[in-house]
Amino acid sequence: MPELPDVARFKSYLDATSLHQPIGRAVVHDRDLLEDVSAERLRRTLRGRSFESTDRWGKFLFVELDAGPWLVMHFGMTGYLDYSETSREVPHHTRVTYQFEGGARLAYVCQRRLGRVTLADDLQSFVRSRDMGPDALDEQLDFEAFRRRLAGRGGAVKSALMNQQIVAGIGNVYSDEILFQARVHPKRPVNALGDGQLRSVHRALRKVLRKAVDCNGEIERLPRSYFLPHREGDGLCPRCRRELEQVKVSGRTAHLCPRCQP
DNA sequence: ACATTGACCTGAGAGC
DNA sequence: TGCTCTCAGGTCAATG
Repeated sequence: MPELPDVARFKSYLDATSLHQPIGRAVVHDRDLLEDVSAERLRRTLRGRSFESTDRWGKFLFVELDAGPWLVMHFGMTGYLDYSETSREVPHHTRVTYQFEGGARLAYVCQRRLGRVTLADDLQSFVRSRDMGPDALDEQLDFEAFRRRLAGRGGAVKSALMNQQIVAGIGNVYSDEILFQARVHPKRPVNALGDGQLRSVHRALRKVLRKAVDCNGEIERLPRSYFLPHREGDGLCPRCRRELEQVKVSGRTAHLCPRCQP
């Protein structure tokens, strides 16, 4: 579930709690979540260093270490961060603990173990190596750039929005909101979208994600005119009050209003 | 080259 | 009570 707005919240959380504190040690509770890095190298790299700044690209959180590489975290669908001023008892399903010298600690928790932790020399090379598209809120992603990235695609528009190589940061939840606001059916093939519809999708994408970041990724704080509070609540379209529908799009469940998204 | 499907992973909830 | 089945969803390998 952690999509762009959620990772933006984790970034703010880390910024507010964990910067500029020397790390005494890092504890790897589950090495299966480490990618391209051994537990030994991760521990060695982090020891004595501190988190200096953070950045985000799509669903990835990057943490700059003083005089070292970047720590990279991905949260799968159940990951989050938990900070405590004391070192006692980390939450259940903690996979990595960053133990600070002053006694505080930051826990990387991931119940379903679909998240990943790794190191990267810099953000750009990491993004390039994974062939990731621009962050969905990148200013450079104007309508023309968005259209170019979708050009030649024939699959469902929902799948394209969720494709991190096209645009990074959107998942199953927020793609539902974007397509509702754009009034486009999730199964609609990208190459069947008219110019106006494509423009609507682009506009909705920016508007929805900005708003969601403002709301700290908390769906219950979104306006009642938004789709997601109803998808999780009364199951009725906020625009026309029709019962919401579910359809499968490339193996994923899409939620929509059959009347507003023909 | 692109699109879709299945596997991975764990816990909750449904149905019997 | 307890068993089995299905589902959630991000990503990637395998398949079409």
